[in-house]
Amino acid sequence: MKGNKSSNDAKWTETEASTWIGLVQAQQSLIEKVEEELKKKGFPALSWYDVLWELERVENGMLRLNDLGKRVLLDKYNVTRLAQRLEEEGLVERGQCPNDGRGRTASITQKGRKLRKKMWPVYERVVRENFLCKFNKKELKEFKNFIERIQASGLS
Amino acid sequence: MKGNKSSNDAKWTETEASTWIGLVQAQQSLIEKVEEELKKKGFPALSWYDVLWELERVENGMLRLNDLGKRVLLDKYNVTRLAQRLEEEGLVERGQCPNDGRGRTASITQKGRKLRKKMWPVYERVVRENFLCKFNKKELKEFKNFIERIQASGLS
DNA sequence: TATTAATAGTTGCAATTGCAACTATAGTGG
DNA sequence: CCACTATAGTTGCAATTGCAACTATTAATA
Repeated sequence: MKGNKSSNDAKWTETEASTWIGLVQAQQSLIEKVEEELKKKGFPALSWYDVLWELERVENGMLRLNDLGKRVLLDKYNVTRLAQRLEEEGLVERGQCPNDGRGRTASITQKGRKLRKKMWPVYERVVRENFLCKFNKKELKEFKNFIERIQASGLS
Repeated sequence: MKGNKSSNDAKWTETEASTWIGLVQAQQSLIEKVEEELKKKGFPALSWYDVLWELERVENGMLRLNDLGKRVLLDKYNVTRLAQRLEEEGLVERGQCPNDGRGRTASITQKGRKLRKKMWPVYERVVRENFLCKFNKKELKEFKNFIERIQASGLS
């Protein structure tokens, strides 16, 4: 069975390789910069921000852990624990889901809202200066279009 | 000092927000898919692959830990430990750096090369099917161009 | 060259993450 | 209503990561 399908060493073009690597590294280093800046200013990690933001976005500042997890791309066990930590800091309150006996809810507190608000300028600044500012409106739309193509197959 | 600069709540446009979020989520879910697929096939994590690949790329399959770390975007303590684990599995050998008494080297073994080669098709397939295949040549170049703009400010 | 500063790497400890097993509740078909 | 399956969430344990302190060596400089 020698000389079978060459599925074994599919080569990438230079452009393919560097685009993929570039995508990974660019995003990674952007996130790193955000984290670094947040820490430098004494704020908690980005994942905390994400959760607070998702909660603040929704109607009554409350979500089921399950839904929350989907929005922030976290596995359920991580949601459980992140919510615990946030509650310990008084940024979030957990409760029972009214309809569903299994469900737990997390709702953002005043303190949580305040913190998120203070974190935002730091976050926003890093992303603007290292990413958004590199594109004009038209380009940003093109970029968005590209991104959306990737996501299309990425929805769970 | 009320009514000061509105640096506090810089708003993003819809496009800005969804492009940024999209970028983060798209990349994250791509990586996740790769990891998932690797694990499903019984392979080690992507970070192992990255290290093996960087070693295989270079002339004599050997790099200083320091250089290696820069290439795979890992902090030094993580490089140390990843190299240890790889050595324990016989995928890498560590040695002394000839010129510099402080330096340690890592070099890929035959076993390491073999493993990387086996991992590649899995990795390549996920990236092709979920990312590369969404773009034709011209588009990919545009995408690459966009990415490079972000990286421009991102080199340490 | 003695002193000091910088670089490379390692390690202990704490925080985070991932996996797998577990509890509790909901939904479904008989 | 009962058995069975699926879903939501939690938890113990192991692996990984991050931080900070530490050693060893090199580079810089007075």
